Amino acid sequence: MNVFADFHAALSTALSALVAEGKLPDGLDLSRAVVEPPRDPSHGDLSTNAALVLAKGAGAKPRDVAMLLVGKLAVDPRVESADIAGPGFVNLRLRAGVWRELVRAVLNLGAAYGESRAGNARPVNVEYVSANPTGPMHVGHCRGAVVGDALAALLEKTGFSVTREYYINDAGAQVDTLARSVHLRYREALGENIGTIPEGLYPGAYLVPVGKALAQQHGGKFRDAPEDEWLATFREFAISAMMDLIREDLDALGVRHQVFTSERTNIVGQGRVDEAIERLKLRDLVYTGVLEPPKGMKPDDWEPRPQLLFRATQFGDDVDRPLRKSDGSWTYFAADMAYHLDKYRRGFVRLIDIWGADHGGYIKRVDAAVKALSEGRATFEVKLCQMVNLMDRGEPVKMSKRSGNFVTLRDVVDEVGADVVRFVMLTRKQDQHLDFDYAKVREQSKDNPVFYVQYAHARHRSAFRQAAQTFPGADFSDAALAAADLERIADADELALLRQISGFPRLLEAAADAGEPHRVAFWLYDLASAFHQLWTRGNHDAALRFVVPDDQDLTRTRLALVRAVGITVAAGLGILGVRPAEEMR
RNA sequence: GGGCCCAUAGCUCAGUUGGAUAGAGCACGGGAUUUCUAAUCCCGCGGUCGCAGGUUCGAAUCCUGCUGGGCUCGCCA
Repeated sequence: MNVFADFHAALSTALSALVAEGKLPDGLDLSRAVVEPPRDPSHGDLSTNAALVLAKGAGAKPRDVAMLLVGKLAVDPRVESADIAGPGFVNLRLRAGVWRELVRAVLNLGAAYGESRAGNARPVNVEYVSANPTGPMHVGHCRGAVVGDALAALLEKTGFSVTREYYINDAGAQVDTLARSVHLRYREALGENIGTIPEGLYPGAYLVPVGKALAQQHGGKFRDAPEDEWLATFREFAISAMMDLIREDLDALGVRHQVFTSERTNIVGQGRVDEAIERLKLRDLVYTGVLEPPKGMKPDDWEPRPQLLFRATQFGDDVDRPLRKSDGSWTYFAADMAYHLDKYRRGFVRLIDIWGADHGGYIKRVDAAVKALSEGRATFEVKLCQMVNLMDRGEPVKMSKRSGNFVTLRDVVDEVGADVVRFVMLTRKQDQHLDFDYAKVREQSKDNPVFYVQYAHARHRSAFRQAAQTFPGADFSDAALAAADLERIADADELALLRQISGFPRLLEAAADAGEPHRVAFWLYDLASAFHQLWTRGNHDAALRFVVPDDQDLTRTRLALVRAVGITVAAGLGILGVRPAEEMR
């Protein structure tokens, strides 16, 4: 149920009727018309700019077109009044019955409230996290993980067929470094004193158990062996151990990917890069050439050299991009290109990647690659996440990457809990810097949006606990509430709350469309605020309380409303991956 | 220097894809409690939407140019 969508359809019907009556010309386009709640509630429940949009094509004044539309809409049984305002807005006020029926709809839908088919089951691939398999996840990975996961849930809720995917960057030099670091830990496990870890190797203690496991498995046979005898074995083992670590970390945050694609085994090893490049060669999009130095900034060691290049400039990029390193192996980009082709071949026509802001300069070339390889049939979007500043009581938390002494994702999750981490990560638009303050996010007050929203949910439960005490044995199940007498929802604030709830499906579609899950968090804050307001009115005026001791029917009616709020809050939190609180004492 | 992102109240930020008088929270001032958990709520104060042009019925939102900040710039992933 989405009143805004319903009335967009009603506009369409009205327009057709007016065309049939010869009052408006055929072929007018309503796609730019929106039905939305007016900023100022005194203007009505719904507002549309349809007349303003249609006026030009109709060759009429906006207010005249508005008059025609009002004539049609005013006879709709749901409409109490329709009038024209300003330059030609049509404002509608709906009968209270529309809002009351919403309660029943929400109760019947339960957790499914807000779902829509806007996505039309189109297959979408959301790739996020994709942290390098060289160690546990650090706090910087949190945001991308949460944003990607929430976005995936949002797209699912709005009717897309979503796959959550992780790309394992296990083909480059860094996994060789990982293998060498592990070899050192292996020698250590065999009793050798390895001293300090040399510069250039990974120093973190998380590799100690990996070395031990290898020592147990292989004994001393690789202790003094040349590197080429053990490198591949150690690398495979280490990568797998690191991915186990990462999966555990993600699990602690409640993030689960359905597909893990390995650059080494699934892309490079399967010859996918060669295939992708062949595909481009057929269309003359690959050549050997010499790049110009970057404009206005020539690196010191610049020397012209011929390289295998992709004609990215034909697809909107600034320069053509190298595909092969001088040692003959593929560049990261070449493999990434093949990987995105692989996604397209698996049936995805909408590819979304969540990246850190430091990769912004990489967007154009991947976009060019997707355009070229899918021949324009797939869309590629990147959601860039800005940095998170870890703070405590307003002071930055010090981190030293060099010693391997960074704050891990696990540290943060263990400290404040996954629910808090997830919600806070979504309290800013993703392309804005975000401060994550340990002290602040644990604060239990309205200053902390996590608790404010959680408290609203807990309070709705509290009203039910109260009702159960007041009316022992009474049936306040969702089914019983759906049968309540909704006519008794009469207070203006109660109806206003319902209007707000009616905006949920519309909000989700807009957020999914924009790829901005943070909007859900902000919307929930506003809903919580409206609910707290109504609750407080009950504190001041006993007649407005949800539980009315001498009127069980009225209590049932009001609990139906309260339940609709609770269902909506829980549904919204569900998209963010946050568990709603039952009580907060 | 090239490219990308950002700039909204004293502070931290939203702004429904171009709509009507730009909104929250914090801070500051005042008020509500024998409570369905006051972990809450109400009132007030606070704005040249970085600057200058342009597009149109209408711009914080789109375009151009400035100013200031961040990220990035041929085989690191």
